[in-house]
Amino acid sequence: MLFENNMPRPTKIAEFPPAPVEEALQRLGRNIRTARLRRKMPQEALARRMGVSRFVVADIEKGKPTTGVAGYMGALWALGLLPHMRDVADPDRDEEGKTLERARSPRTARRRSALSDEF
Amino acid sequence: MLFENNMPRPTKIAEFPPAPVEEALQRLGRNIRTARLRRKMPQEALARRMGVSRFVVADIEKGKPTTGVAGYMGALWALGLLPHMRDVADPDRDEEGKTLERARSPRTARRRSALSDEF
DNA sequence: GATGTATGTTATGTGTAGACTACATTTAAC
DNA sequence: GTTAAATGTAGTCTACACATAACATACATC
Repeated sequence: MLFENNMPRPTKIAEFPPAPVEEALQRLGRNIRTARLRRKMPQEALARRMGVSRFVVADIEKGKPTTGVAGYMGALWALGLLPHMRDVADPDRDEEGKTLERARSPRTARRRSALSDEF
Repeated sequence: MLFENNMPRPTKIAEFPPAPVEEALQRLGRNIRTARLRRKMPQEALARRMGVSRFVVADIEKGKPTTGVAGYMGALWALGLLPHMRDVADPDRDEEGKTLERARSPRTARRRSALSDEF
């Protein structure tokens, strides 16, 4: 199970997520589980509302990175917690982005010189 | 492309997400795109930081429901917006859940009678 | 402690997510 | 207007996400 330089398929970020991403997913999963338990709702009931199998719910609560977003969002929705997503990456809250933005809002990210890959 | 009663594979929630979920994903995708453009970062540069192809970034910005969470979280991380996820489904913010929770916090969602699927 | 519900685990099958290539189109910079 | 970069679109291919089933374990309720 080695992934050479031609990078066949299993997304790097899903295979080896950066620590902050991994933590964020695990916390989100725990929070969803807490919300479900508070509502005295078995995994299977939540799964049925979402239209998935109970195993997907189990994966979500573990914070599995390769699971589809729809699962996570669906769980939030079924628990009435979807409104919490409104603020995520909200342009008004992106202070750094607001600072970086000069005058207009271009529709592509064109730069002047060659593409700089520097980190 | 018909899915009969034995429900072969393509998750219902990913195929036909409830309107609120679809909207939330599209808004999230737009927000990510706005943040990226503000940073004058091409899709390909963001993709490289995340360790995915540029097509995944494109899908994310469109709010594609079947894309893995890792992609979305990775994009937020690469843009410095991951902290926004901290509050999502936070138990402290789950007022409904706090109300429903009686005394202790059981580790399973056991109910007294048979499983009631009532909404 | 007994008992059945809830959840975890394992195994198998199948559609598709995501990588890649190539070309088309849009758009910012000049 | 030109031009090159950025993004969109289309098609192919492979590994895995998710469904299902069966069994094992954990834990509320009594």
